[in-house]
Amino acid sequence: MATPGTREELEQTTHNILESAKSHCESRGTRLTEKRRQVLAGLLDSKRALSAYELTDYCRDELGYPLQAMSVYRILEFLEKENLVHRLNLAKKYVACSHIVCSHEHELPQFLICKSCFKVEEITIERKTITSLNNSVEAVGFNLASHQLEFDCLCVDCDD
Amino acid sequence: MATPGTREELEQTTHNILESAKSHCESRGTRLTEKRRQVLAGLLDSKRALSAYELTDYCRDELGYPLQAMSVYRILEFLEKENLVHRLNLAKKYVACSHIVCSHEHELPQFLICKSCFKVEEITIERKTITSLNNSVEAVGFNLASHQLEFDCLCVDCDD
DNA sequence: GAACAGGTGTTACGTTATAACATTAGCGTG
DNA sequence: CACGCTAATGTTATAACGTAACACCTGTTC
Repeated sequence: MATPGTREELEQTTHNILESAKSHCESRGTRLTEKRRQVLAGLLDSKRALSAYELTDYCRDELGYPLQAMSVYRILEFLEKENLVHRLNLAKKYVACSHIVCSHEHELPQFLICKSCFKVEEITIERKTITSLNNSVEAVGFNLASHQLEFDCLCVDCDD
Repeated sequence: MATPGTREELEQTTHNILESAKSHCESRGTRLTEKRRQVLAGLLDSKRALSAYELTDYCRDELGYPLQAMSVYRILEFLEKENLVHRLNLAKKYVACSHIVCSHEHELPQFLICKSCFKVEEITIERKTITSLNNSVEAVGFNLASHQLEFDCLCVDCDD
């Protein structure tokens, strides 16, 4: 995947994603209001997983868009329902879905979360691995509540 | 595995585990003090995953052993270092290790946590599944920080 | 414009966890 | 035994994350 280099390309990319998000909501009969758009923009912009409070600060300090934490929580809840944002339970942080611009149905996401710098990689695990895992789980009378698995990791930059 | 039936058998079992825990600490040059013993007993007794505050209440109400939450946190931290207790990040709860009485080296534990009743099953996943997972993770430049994986589940009783 | 639903503002509170510093208990050494 | 060291615990405050409850506003529909 080509990584955007210049500031202009980056903004263009964020802008495109936000447009995709808007269409996505319209097609579902929901509204990507200006506040929701700004929260999503904050997450995209920061390129990290942020806690709700960090995101509140980010919107205020970097986007000049003040919001209260309560609102941010509500908006994140909305964005998560729309599959535009994922909530990472392990890290207690939120991250923009990395497939907003794709139109196809997504595989269920798995997340690698660097517990040091909170960089997040969204991966897809081999189906047979998931199946094997499922078998182990069902063997003891449990069922996976979510196939969105999260793994505490260290990324190459932080793994000294 | 035989499940103890009567109250006497259960207490005997808990007692045995506590004795094992005591020897375990002695062999490592650490001390299973009375307070630490009571906290571990509380976790064993409750047979569920408990939050630090729930455990505080449990010790006070069920064991008649009042402790402050701060102490419980410190004691849990100690017990976790001793591998007598596992901290479940997803559930934000703590559970007694189910292998305290075993003398052998343990496989790394994986946890199935019922997100409804917080019953916990400690399982071992096939090595090749873990290996396959590791490969997916390393392919994108991450390393698993812990092989203690946790999975949000529903147990048979709660999965209606 | 009345009624309704969705969205937002505001305040308060609940839960989980840690920081910081004081005090006490256990243990080895002279 | 007295001293001194470290581990363990007591105590208070506060940080961080998250939700409840209710008021108000805004856009849409009839």
